[in-house]
Amino acid sequence: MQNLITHIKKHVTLSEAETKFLSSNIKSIHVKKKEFLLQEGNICKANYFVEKGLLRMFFINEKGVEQITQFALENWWLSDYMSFIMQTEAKFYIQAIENSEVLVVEHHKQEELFKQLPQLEKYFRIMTQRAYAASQMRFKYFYDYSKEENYRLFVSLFPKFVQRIPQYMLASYLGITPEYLSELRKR
Amino acid sequence: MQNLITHIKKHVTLSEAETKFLSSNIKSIHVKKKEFLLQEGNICKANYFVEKGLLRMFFINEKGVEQITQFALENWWLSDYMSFIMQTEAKFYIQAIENSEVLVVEHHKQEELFKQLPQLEKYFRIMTQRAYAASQMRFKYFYDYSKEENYRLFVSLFPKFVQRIPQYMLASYLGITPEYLSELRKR
DNA sequence: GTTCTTTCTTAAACTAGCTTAAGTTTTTTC
DNA sequence: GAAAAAACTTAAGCTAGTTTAAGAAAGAAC
Repeated sequence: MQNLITHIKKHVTLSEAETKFLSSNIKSIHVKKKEFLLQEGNICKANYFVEKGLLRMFFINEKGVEQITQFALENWWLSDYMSFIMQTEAKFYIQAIENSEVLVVEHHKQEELFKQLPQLEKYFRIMTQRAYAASQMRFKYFYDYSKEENYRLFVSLFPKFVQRIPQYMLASYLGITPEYLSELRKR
Repeated sequence: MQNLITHIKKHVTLSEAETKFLSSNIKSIHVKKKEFLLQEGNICKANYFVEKGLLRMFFINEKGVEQITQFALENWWLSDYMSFIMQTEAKFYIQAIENSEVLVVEHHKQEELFKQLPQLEKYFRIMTQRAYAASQMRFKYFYDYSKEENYRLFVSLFPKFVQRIPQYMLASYLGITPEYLSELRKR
């Protein structure tokens, strides 16, 4: 839980007692590689924080193929937000790519946390704003660059991350076929 | 300003005095069709709320063509969030498509507002979560559907909105050429 | 250390969506 | 209400990225 506490304290203040209260309302779990935190059709009950490891979010498209829309590394929050905030059926799967340690903030406990620790409103406002800002930029890249350019951009921005995932997952995230990715690498 | 007040009161409580304080920290402006609220390279100084009218956000791509990434209708917030929260150079333009009435929450005043009216943290957390949730779904559509399917989906979801904008703007938003959109309509 | 499974590569045929270019229709301006 | 500007259409040729299919390499499991 230490990563999260440190992360929160960068943005708002938390007393010892408050930290304890927070900790007691957040579960920490180990998720094995390939294990699911969420499956399509279920209701997304929690917001997940990656303490250690790597998660992916994907859906199964019309052709039955997995389409990855997001990864989550250490210190990132991940959730199917539409399902989480509306408590409706999820459209996505969330699965561990590596054995991971994940913090689980359940929906009903989050409400309680906001009541007791109002400064968390600010923390989550800032986190969501950042995520949203990142997503605006990601749309820009989607529109602006060809698949090939997007691939080269991704590799140059996150060279270490590329080592950590199989190529077919990168292809899926970039919205191209593994065959085409293979061709791009050859060039 | 009434639309915004009503909108906020759906999510948090505001006393008379608080409403007054809020109003005094938010500017209301008229923006004429084609007028800019933000241009690329400037720092995005405000978060904009559409009381009436229609805005678009776009950037100029490598080929010199305008690429629309978002529209904002009545009761929507719009901003280049990366520029707004980091106070760095904007990558986008924000421009009025129709004569509009827009509320302007400036960056430095927002800080003050959060201090005086902490319940606004909650309001903006909820708004940003919604925007982010919508953007996760939009990525899904981007990955899942062909351009043609995306066009048909958009028309079926927002038939009235389609009437309100020129076709070339819809084409731009969908990431296709106006020529191709014209072909799709014919089918 | 052999077998099974998962991941990656190569290459040829194919298609969704783009480019170019010219013409038509609609909207704006004076 | 005529002229200019902006928006839309049509069609032919083109290209980025897909599909299909088969084989090679690497990792995991026993």
